[in-house]
Amino acid sequence: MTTTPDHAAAATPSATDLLRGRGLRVTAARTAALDALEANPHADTDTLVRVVRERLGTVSVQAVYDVLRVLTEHGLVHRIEPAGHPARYERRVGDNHHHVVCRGCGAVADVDCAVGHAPCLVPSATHGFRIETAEVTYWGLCPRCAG
Amino acid sequence: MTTTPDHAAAATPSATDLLRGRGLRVTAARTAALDALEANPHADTDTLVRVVRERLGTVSVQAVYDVLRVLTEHGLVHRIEPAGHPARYERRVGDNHHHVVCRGCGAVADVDCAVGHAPCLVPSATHGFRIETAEVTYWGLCPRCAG
DNA sequence: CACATGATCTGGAATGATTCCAGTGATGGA
DNA sequence: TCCATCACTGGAATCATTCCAGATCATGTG
Repeated sequence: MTTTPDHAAAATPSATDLLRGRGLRVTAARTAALDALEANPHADTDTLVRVVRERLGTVSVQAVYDVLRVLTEHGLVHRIEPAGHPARYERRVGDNHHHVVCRGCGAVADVDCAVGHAPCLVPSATHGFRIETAEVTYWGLCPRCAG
Repeated sequence: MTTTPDHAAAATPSATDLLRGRGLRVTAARTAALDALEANPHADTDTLVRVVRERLGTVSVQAVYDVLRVLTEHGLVHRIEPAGHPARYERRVGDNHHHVVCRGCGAVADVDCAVGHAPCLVPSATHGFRIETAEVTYWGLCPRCAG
């Protein structure tokens, strides 16, 4: 039987399918940004502009900002903003994972929650706040910066 | 016996004593900023400039930025930077506590680590990073914004 | 208590990330 | 295929923050 590659591999849907699945228009900038992010996890806007331009030739900075905003709003990418660093984006969404940021070079790596089912997400006193999410950022030194 | 108030109440040292204790020069801007922060926990720079000016009359914005940088570097205040908000400062330092930020109005409140001795600070895989600190930010709605 | 020294404050300009805006161009349903 | 709408372009503006050079002040010494 001749199943299309798209149907055969449902594990990693194409950028086009992801966009269609959310009812978003499929544009060159969007698919290129999603692919660039697949290849460069935790990339910042500047990096993504460069990578997208390598593929598409010419893309405005604002287009990339707009694409990332739309993708973030629709849950296709996740935005993190380490203190003192420009925003970074990743395609790993939906699961509760955290990040470690290098104080030296700003490198970011994923960190899964240590203990079973996210006990750190249950604070003691909430001061009447209705808590929705918890975000953990580890700070340290990456292997290279640690020497 | 005639002990001075300073010696009697070691619980909350004056701004002057805090500065002297770190070998820092005692200036009007610094004591005013420390006092302003005592009265306004989690205040941002803008707010602190206003409060300091109410007491001192005229202070440059840059002086406040400089004061806050020096105080932060010497561990007298703690700086937090919630994503999408300007930096905020607090005098509660040295203990491992976290923050909840309101998605509506940006209000910040302190949150003590829920479970015993900070298990959330022990990540599972560190990717070779040498982890120094962990920072937890809860996001939700404050009582007012939750309606 | 006056002085010298070096840190601190002032005012102004610059930076970097991000957003806003008006106009042109592309996408996808009719 | 045609059109309404949404997306992209280019330029300017915003916001928080930092940089710079010069004037001022805090502090240890004589």
